[in-house]
Amino acid sequence: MAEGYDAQAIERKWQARWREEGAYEVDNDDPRPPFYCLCMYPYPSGSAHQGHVRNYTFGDLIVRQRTMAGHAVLSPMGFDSFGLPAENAAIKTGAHPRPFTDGRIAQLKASIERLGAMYDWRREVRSHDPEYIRWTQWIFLRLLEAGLAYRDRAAVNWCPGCQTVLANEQVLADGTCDRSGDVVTKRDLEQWFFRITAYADQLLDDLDELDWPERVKVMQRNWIGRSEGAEFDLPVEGRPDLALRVFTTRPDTSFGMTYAVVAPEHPIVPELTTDERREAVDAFVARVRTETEVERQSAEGPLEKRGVFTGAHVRNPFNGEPVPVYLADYVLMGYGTGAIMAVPGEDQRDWDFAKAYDLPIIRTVQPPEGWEGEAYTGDGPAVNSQWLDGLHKDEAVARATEWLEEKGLGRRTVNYRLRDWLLSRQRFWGCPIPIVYCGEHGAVPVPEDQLPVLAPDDVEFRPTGESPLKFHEGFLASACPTCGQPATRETDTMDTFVDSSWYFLRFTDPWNREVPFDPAMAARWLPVDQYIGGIEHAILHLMYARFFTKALSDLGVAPKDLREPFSRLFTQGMIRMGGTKMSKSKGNLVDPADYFDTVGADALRLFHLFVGPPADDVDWTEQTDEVIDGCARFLARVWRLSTGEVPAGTGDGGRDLRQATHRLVARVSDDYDRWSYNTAVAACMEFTNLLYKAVAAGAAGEDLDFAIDTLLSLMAPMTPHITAELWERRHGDDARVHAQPWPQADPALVATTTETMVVQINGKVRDRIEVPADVGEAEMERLALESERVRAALDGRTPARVVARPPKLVNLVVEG
RNA sequence: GCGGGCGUGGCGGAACGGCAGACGCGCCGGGUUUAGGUCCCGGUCCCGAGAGGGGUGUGGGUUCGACUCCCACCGCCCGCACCA
Repeated sequence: MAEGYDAQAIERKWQARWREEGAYEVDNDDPRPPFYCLCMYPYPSGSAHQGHVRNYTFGDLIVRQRTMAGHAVLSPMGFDSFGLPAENAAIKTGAHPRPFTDGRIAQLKASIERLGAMYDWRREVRSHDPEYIRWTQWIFLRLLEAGLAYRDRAAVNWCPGCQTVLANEQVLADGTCDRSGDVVTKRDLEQWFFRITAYADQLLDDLDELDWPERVKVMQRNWIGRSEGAEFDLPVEGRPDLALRVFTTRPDTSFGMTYAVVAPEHPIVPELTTDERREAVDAFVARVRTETEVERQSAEGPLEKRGVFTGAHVRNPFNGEPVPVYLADYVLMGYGTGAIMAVPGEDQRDWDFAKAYDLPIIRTVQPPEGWEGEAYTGDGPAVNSQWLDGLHKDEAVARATEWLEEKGLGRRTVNYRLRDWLLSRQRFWGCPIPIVYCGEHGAVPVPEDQLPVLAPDDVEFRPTGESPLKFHEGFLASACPTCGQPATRETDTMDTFVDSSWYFLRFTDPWNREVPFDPAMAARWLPVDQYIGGIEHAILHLMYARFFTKALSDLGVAPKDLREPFSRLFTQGMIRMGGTKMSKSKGNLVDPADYFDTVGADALRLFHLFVGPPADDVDWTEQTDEVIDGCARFLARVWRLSTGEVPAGTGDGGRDLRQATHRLVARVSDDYDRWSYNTAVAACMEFTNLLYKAVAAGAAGEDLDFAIDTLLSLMAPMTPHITAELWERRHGDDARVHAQPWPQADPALVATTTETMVVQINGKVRDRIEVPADVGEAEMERLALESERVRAALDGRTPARVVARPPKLVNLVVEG
């Protein structure tokens, strides 16, 4: 009698063996067809949590299954190791973030290993490694050369208490600093940007070809926010030298313009403002400047206080009428031209503002019957619009735009919501921006042979949150690469999204010391065949990585034809507890180690696969531990079956085993392809139940062995340890289930010789009859009409129509 | 407000226009066991003794046939939100 299933011992044994054997290390010249499977590299926050377990269980399943199916699978792992939590810990303790981070990485790696998820650790990258920093900086300099990185003034979040700039994420919902509680204000500072807007159209258009979840694509489309419209000038009354340029998506409504609005920050404001209005305008502008972003964007507060008349008038070029110019905080300097023509009849914000300021409202699109009291933004015939009258929206827009272009007054334009990527962070624990500032030559790139620029170790963290780089003389003092005169280093570091925008490329060639990666190696593996991660990265990370890939491709750093990094994306559901996301900050983590130490990693993996569709959120409830126990129970059943501990009865039970086995292969393979892991697990459970009955009925020998071996092969990607152990026990010390070829279903055996034909009358099931699989329609009808139950239900009536769908269903349609 | 998604037993879920509720959790019963646990077997949508009838958020439609497709409504979740 073999001993029982000891998950602890087995998992330890196989994890050690896989490590020794270098399992899942893959070389770039591997002759098998390549497959790149990647899980989003984690921020090292300590031990793995259930979100990691879920992510890496899916990834490992694919890695192992594709390997069995004959692919050379690239399965790398690394760490997104720069970031704020390590710096905050440093500020608290005074210790350097590096040992803190390295410790966290060691913890996370250890728990990933206990999950049994396999990676080619030779390829590991860490954002904070000097070699990785070198190439991140090198890429920054290439983008700078190409004009895709630039420096500009930008309004940033400023905390007066901390005397530092904050990232948007550090500003709480009430507009205060998450550290000091001070009210955050806006400040103009010189910052570095990436020109992602240069790729707006490509980023939008190329989404169509990606095999990504529709909702992620929609989010990206909305984020890019392309809108087509027209720009034109409104001449300022009494100022022949001055015109106000506006952008609109509805040039067809121009005859309804009853005023114009300019953003308070617009440079034209001082010029426009008349002397008698200057005091009021200045007061308004000053107030808006001190307002927080949150205040300004909230729709609260009386509209009367949110705008001011400038005293100026502009002329509507469509009808020559003068209209007043206002400032209002609902018009943003950062979008379009920072000025609009206001058409209250067809825009609700303009309507509300017009009501508050008692401005006229002229409808230029005929609203439906009974429409009143608000703007009408739908389609309808143009009215009050001279030569546009009667035209519907699309045609009127086109005609109005043509008119503007013919008269040389304006042009068709496209605007984007997407802004350039502000990458400067006033932080220590990030990749330094490789720039020095010279009094004579300004911002000068650090020469390539001086990379990487590394932050010093002997730094003092201040409780104010300011970067210690700003006070480190040894770091600050430099020489201008152009003239050799004393110069000062840039103390800002890069947004950590820069690091994660190219790590998947580095994985293909992590040993390269000449360039970030050899384009030929990248071409071999990329695009990533399967990328897996959380929905929270739907916009920023995935957009930035796409931008980097396109830009690096255009610069010749990445392969020319590599236009997208991730051809297939899967976003897993969140783990929730009590209705909120399970997370460290909420303190509702359920530690995977508790399960590694008890039921084992295989049972926990199986739970994550079985609990529901991978894309759905998982609710961690009181029932969850019982379900996990059920998964462990199932594995113990497989153990007993495979080690011959199920007592055999007598009789003939092995009759259909071979056929059932082939059907299982077809079903599980299909489920794997469709990401339907919960049903793949169910199929294996069902099959195991069947085998128990077969054994009890006397099944033995070749067909049973084939059934069990096939089950183990199919489960090997899901529960690698127990299947490896059982395979070794059944086939000898050198036998490896994960080296087996992926089982193939024999179509002849999957097909059945008989089927259960369902007989319906008017769509209701009346009988089930066993028929040959190749039964014809006429035969089906004959068999159906012969059935006792059908005759009883028909009660003498004759079907008016017979719908036969061989071989599974026949529907008899009777009147009445 | 705009966009996307989802509503199926006590619970997680299954069903690619054709047998609603696979598989599992829980619960009920039986067997093994000194006992408990483990393990094995059976049952478990509702009404009905049964034959049968009803049932996938609500209402309508398409179809021989709808959980599935279409329309309207109700409810929940997610994303964006003064973007002109």
